[in-house]
Amino acid sequence: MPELPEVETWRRLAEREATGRIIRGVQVAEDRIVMDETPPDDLGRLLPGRTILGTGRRGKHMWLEFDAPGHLYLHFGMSGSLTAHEPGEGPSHAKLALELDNGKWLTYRNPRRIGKVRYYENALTSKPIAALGPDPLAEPLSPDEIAKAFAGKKRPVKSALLDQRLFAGVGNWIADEVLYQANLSPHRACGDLSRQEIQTLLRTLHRILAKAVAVSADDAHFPKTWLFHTRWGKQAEKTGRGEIIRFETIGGRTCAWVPERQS
DNA sequence: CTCAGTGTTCAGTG
DNA sequence: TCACTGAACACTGA
Repeated sequence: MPELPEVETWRRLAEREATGRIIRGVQVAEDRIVMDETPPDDLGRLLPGRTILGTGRRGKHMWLEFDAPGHLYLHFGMSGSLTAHEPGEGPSHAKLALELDNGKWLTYRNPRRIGKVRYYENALTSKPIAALGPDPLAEPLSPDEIAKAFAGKKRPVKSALLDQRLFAGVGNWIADEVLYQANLSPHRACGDLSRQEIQTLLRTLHRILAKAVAVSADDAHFPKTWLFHTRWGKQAEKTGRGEIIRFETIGGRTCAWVPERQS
């Protein structure tokens, strides 16, 4: 379930392991998610010899920058991940593996194959990233902007939180976690939120993202009070505080929330 | 065997 | 034009 914190953690991994390194070799899987408009031979031909100079991320999308124009764009979909490893120790379902000049490898894997790897001249102006709103971790969202976007809107706030044009990087569990910690019902219409509630929403969002990134998106280290730990599985579970969790479909996605607490 | 879940895009409806 | 819904994508695992 890669959302913003996981992708930021992988970006930092790439930053740490790969910047300053020269790509010696490339292994590309015969798979649509690494091909489509970019035939696999292109990545195999374009990348070797390049030096990785930096990394970038916006929402759930990340990319590598080189000593020449062009970016390697990575999207993880629902089951992708990035790992650094020694030769011969690569993960299963590898789709793209980069051999670095220190002998280590950086490998993108994606067992469920919903995701995307592409070579773009400029990732920032590519179709997927150009469509995104601001990244709520990189630049805390302005209450003015959100209030303007919410004004007059009847859509439930849960659905708005998943809108990547407004909150790039927020996924299903983070949206539920934010509403739980901000004591807001997922059904509330955006246009009905008070100024104060919008402030609380944005502060809570930023706090959750910052905490998740601070523990490298390792859920074992999320605070015990988070809804995250008890939200999985459709049985009528209770939170760590003993509150009843309700499961409903809102905006086409399963929403976990606590009616006695969120209004 | 069935079906939910995970993120994004696209077709369809109102 | 906008707002929203639902399907499709591929696969795992309950």
